[in-house]
Amino acid sequence: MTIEEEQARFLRCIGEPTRLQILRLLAGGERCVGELTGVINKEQSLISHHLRALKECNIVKDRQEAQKIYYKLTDDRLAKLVMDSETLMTELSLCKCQEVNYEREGNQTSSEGEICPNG
Amino acid sequence: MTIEEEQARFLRCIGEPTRLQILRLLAGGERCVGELTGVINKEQSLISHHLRALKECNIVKDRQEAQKIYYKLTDDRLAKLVMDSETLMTELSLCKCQEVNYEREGNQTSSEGEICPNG
DNA sequence: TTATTATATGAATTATAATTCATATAAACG
DNA sequence: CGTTTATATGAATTATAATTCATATAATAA
Repeated sequence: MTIEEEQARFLRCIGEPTRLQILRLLAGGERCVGELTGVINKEQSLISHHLRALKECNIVKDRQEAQKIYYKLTDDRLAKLVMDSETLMTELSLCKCQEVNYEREGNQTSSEGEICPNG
Repeated sequence: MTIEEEQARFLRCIGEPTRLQILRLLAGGERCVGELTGVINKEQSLISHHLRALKECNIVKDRQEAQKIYYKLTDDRLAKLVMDSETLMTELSLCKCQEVNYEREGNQTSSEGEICPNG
């Protein structure tokens, strides 16, 4: 497998609406399957399938306590990745509203620190 | 569309092997379709389809010069996102090699600055 | 104007992934 | 033990996306 294929797998694993919901909840600390299923309005088996997918991508890890299985993020940077990508996506879609084709580089007014650099 | 659905679209758009190749090339500066097709060993029409997908997600923008159409990233943070997610993914998969189920918090040896925090 | 070059498009096919449903496992409790 | 609770699993279905192929468009060159 090429590095792009592995990276694509990883990003697609994060890039699914229900899994993003799970990740946001886990960003707040570990949760057991029941807690996740309670908040997310989806079938229990579906949550389990998604958790397995996340685990296979090393995005979450689990721990058993009695009958319950607790999941948490394997790394805090995952929470940051989720947050940062949301911020970036939002800003890009805002930019798009005022966008036409870009011009060749040069003779532009400075746009340091603005939301839409090189708009 | 919920925010998770939009974000998932965005991440899945980046999370495709050929599009990741494109994004890495564009991280080095703008390229026309022919240049991309030359480097990536895929059909021209496929590259075009992928470029359109990236454009619809506001990830790239284009500019025409004679017959050629040049593409570039809409924002430098996209290059960073691609790099950072690769780094993180690689580290997580390395961690996985030594991993068993995690223990409950507490009585752990410090792991500040290590590759596998909370391993 | 016809030919060539560069890119885009749409329909058809194929591949991949999400979801559901029924059921399995396994811990705890009576 | 049998029952309940919590979670996982696998097969079947459905949805989504990637790829190919044939062809369209549009700028340029002859």
